[in-house]
Amino acid sequence: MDKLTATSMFESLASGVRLDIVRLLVGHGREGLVAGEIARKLELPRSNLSFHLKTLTRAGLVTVTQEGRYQRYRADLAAMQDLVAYLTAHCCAAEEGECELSGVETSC
Amino acid sequence: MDKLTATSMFESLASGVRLDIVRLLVGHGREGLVAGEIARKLELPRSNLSFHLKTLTRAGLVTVTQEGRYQRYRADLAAMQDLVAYLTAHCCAAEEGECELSGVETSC
DNA sequence: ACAATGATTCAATAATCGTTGAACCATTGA
DNA sequence: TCAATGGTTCAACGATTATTGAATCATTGT
Repeated sequence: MDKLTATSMFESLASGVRLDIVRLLVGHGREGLVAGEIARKLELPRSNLSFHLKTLTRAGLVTVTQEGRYQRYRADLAAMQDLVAYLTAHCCAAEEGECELSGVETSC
Repeated sequence: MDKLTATSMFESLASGVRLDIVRLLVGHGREGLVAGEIARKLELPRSNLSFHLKTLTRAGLVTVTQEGRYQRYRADLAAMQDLVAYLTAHCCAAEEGECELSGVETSC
């Protein structure tokens, strides 16, 4: 993970609307949701949702696959893991064996 | 963790400069760094660093304590854990027992 | 081919964010 | 008390981002 990727991912999560979208998708696992379902659940205008989904897709936090005239979106959990690992890399460089992050995959 | 807190944390991490600051602080654990050391290592103008440190502090990602005329900053790892937990909450609502997030503390 | 449905793109506006140097405040030490 | 050092605040500019409806593209079903 390079810095540009990380910042664009964090930037994607820095919007309340996009955070809602990601969390909604996380809750729907491998099945994901098609755009129309997301728009209905979050009560968003189509064009606005499309804008945010594009942002999330470009950042690599969600994936999209075409199903006929529908676009199915899924959260990319592996990408989120990588992001957390990037953020907390070297978290125990100072004090070996005493990582304060429990349960999170780090470089420790 | 509420949505406003989460978005302001992600917004704080959405800047390359602030991401550098946080990762630098993570690497210095409980000891942390005083502002001047951060400015020297990242080669940042004082006023700019102060602006970014204020943003990070308000978001709750770093803490600050005064030491004489120095200001010592530390990464708040517990806050980062909470943030990750918020992001990935309900990650297995769809498929029980089959969480795709390994090693990350979630609601599973 | 054509109407209907799902979704994206576009242009324009309003609002927010990042950077900078100068000025200012706080603490230390002579 | 006064100079020196560490840090923050301020104002101003430029750049980026979010939102909206209308227009456009793609796919389905008759």
